[in-house]
Amino acid sequence: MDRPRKPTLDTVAGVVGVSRATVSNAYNRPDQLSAALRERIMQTAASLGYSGPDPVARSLATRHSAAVGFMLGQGLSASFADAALSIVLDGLASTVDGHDHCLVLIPGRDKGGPRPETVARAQADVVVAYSLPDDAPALAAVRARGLPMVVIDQPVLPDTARVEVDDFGGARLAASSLWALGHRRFGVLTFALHPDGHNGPVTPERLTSTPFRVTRDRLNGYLDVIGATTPAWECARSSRELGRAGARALLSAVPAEQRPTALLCASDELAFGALQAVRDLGLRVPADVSVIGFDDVPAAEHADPPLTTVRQPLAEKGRHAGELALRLLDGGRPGEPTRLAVSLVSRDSTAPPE
Amino acid sequence: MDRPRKPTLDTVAGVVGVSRATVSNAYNRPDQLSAALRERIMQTAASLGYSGPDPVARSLATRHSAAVGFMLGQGLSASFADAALSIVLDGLASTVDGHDHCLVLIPGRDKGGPRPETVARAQADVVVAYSLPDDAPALAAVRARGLPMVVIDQPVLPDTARVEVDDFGGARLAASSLWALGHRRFGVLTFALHPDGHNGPVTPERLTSTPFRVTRDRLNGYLDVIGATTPAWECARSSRELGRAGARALLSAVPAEQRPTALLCASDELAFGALQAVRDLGLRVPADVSVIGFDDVPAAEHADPPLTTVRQPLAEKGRHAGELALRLLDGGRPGEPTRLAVSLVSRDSTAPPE
DNA sequence: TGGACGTTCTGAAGCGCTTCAGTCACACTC
DNA sequence: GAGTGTGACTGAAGCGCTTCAGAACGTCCA
Repeated sequence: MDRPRKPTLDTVAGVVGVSRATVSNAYNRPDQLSAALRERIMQTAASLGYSGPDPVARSLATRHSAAVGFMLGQGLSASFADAALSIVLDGLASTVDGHDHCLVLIPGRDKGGPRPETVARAQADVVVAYSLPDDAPALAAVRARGLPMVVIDQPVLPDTARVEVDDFGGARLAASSLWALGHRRFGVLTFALHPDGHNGPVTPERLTSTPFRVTRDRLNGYLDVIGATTPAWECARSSRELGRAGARALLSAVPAEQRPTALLCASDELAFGALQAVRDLGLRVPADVSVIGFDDVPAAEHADPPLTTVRQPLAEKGRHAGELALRLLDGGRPGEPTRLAVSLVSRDSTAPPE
Repeated sequence: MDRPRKPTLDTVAGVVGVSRATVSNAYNRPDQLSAALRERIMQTAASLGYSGPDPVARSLATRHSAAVGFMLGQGLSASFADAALSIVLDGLASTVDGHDHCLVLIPGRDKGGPRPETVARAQADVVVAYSLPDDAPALAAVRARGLPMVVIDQPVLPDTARVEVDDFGGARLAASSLWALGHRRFGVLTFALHPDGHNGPVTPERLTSTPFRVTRDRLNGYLDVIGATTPAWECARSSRELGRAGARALLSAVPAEQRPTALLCASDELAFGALQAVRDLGLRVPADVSVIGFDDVPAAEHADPPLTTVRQPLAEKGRHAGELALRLLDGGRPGEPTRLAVSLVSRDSTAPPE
């Protein structure tokens, strides 16, 4: 199988009878040569089957690779199942895509983000990190490579751009609204405090030592309003099924007269599960139990009943991260962290306790 | 801002006092040098802040980049919302990830897959194409670059590995089961026949000229059993909302006594919408209308009622595509296309007509 | 008519790494 | 002690492109 060697810039230059630099210019700086010559070069290239400068060689020479890396806290599949993440990614893609950049997904291992070796090999000019544990080795790996980085929902790292949301305030908002409605007995449903796959009641130790800023802030926001002794349940992932199980545990742990009249959920996905759990137990939302979510993913509006939730601007978060990434790519400085506002969206899953 | 120049292989070699080749070997072929020297090199590298060979330069020299490209038929956001795609990607990731490869997502434009320019710039050694139109320019762009390719759910392309599913047979299976139950009046819900955003009744012209193999096969499978004159509705995307609208149209187009007693949906997502539409009209599933899906995404089992559907092995599809990609990477030949089996999963959304 | 200026194209020096054919020193064999 | 290995390391030739400082050749104005 002696397939003919792939043509290169040199091949084309040779055939046309110009220098390699000129062919390169034909692709990258059309204003540097006459239109006629350029045309001739392009024709020859086409007839030779040359499909443009090799991206890798180009990247080596220019020192950038037209790709933004995205480090996931979880495996690809879990990521794809996460509606909030999808929206963020979409926002990111919408800013980044116009510039002919590709998105390199760097999947996380089960525990705490991507492996450092994977990060070391990824070809990207800038990477954005999304909801990794604060101490993820991948974060260090990026810095070791000297790549610019933007983090979403994560604590300050020197020399790093950041976009975040007021999770603490949002959680307080949710809890206060329930309190104002007259609720006094609560249950809290949260996603992972530690990347160890644990499902069960939240213990103070697990809460104080969590490396996940978002989880910590939301949980603390709730507890700040409704009291630290409120029973809380930790789900290993933000999934409907785990939320359902957790909510069931919360609701059936105590006699009916002490049962929570309101469930605060750290994500909509968890809240959907909670909705289901309430039905499973033959109870009604919101008459018997109010349920409140966090994120305001599109499905929240179509849930049964439509879910009251804390809205965070997910798409904007992604878009903003994209803009920051692009700016860093241009050699810009990280600048001040951007903090986006949250708001309460009242729908039909909350009401005064009966 | 005169930040110190990043150390390179040369820097390390200079400091240790060995040749560059040796440092390279320390990283790539530990058996080529003494353990002691290797150790010394690694130490020096660490103290210099050298984080391993630059991936781009390495790719140029070795001529491969440890990344597999994945061409999407749609924008990133639509892709992330697609449960079936997510599962396929997950399967793919699970085989590919162990080899320290990254996944480069090449997002599609609205119409028919990624732009050829984007493809030309993407850094990947192999690309997998998923449910693009048969005539997508991106496909040609990959071939022009001479990259190996594996296609999922797409017709044969010379020199291309392929994994596919028996969509026609699966659709026949679904239709036959309904027929056997006694149904004689049907409605069919399909996703896009053409990438033009059209929603409405399926016309014969649109059907025969569709560039989407999957759509064509499923639809033809249904019609093969239940007759070509069955009313069918085309949704621009495989979304719950569009399915709901389409099903409503199908169910209310005719007087009640001629109303379809069964709805055949080309995807589960569409079927979920149909379930909702039936309820919207005050009818019951399956007593008044049976609904059958296609794919068997996880949510099918938890739908209300649980959805009867055609199961295709999504994860395996992705895994297989990953294995093929890896094999092509090793210079293997494409080999025979793999055809995976489908099966009918009977749940509670189908029953004999009342 | 000569110099300043533009336009168009070229030569050559990299970008940071891999790899292959050696070289060198040393041990081992008969 | 000449021949044969063998393990450890190196020199240099690329990989395919970009880019920058010119060269070459007009053109235009004073």
